[in-house]
Amino acid sequence: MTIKEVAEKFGLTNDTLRYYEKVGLIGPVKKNKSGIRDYNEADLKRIEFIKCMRSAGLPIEVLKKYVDLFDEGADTVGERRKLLEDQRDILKEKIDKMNEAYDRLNYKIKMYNENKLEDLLKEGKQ
Amino acid sequence: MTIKEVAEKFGLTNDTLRYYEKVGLIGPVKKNKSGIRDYNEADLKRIEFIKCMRSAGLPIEVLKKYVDLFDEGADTVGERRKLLEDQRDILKEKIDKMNEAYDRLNYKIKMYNENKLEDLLKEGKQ
DNA sequence: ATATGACTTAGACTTAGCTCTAAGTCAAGC
DNA sequence: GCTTGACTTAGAGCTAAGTCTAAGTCATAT
Repeated sequence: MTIKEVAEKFGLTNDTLRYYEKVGLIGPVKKNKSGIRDYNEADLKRIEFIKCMRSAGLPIEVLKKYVDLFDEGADTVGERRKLLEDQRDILKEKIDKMNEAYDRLNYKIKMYNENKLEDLLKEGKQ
Repeated sequence: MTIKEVAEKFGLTNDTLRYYEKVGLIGPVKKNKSGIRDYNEADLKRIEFIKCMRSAGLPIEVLKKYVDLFDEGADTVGERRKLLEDQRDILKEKIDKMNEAYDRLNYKIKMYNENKLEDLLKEGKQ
């Protein structure tokens, strides 16, 4: 699979894919005799995982650490689990904060819809 | 209330508070005769709101637009509601993505805890 | 055989959101 | 009256994560 196809498949850009490879998040991807990347199944799975985690805001540095530990083998299982647990906890906190803001936005929108404009003046409400 | 007290109250830095003021997100905050900021109740409510929205990832530019519309008065009510709805929808999408990543992290952690290490090799699983 | 268009590289540039620095003012304590 | 420490300013610097540029290679269509 070419870089263009992969980029389209996952909604990334060619640049981003090469960037991820450069920083060691994926690959190194096999290249044909004229130096053109040909992504295989394992590459695609890794990219899909990375994309999911990146879109949730996990830092590249952390993801790199994880894939590095993975490559180091079974000895790093404990450290990997710890890393995942830490990231999960951080993510949970972020989700909570976002839900709070979400509720608050909805409250405000409700006030607009009900024309309760006085309530909006108290910016701190709810 | 001094900048230091406000910063501590909300878990921000003095720099961030001055930065928010500089870009027009808050204030301008009243200053005493020797030029030192003294935050009032309205300032605090605004800061609390901004902090909540910022911690959910709403861009400063968007928040500035909102507070500017607010200051322009009742004519902008429709535009304000639209802005809030747009941001709510964007936020909803982000929350969904984060929940997806959250579930996936938990699945992986579960595999680690149950020592089902083969499953981890399929990075794309679930 | 030459032009086109997709790929390659290294490295410079961009953006958002702070964060830090330098130089200065001022009130309070010694 | 001098020092200390908290504040002030303008503006430079930083970090993360891309994004873009320039120069080059290569396979294919004309």
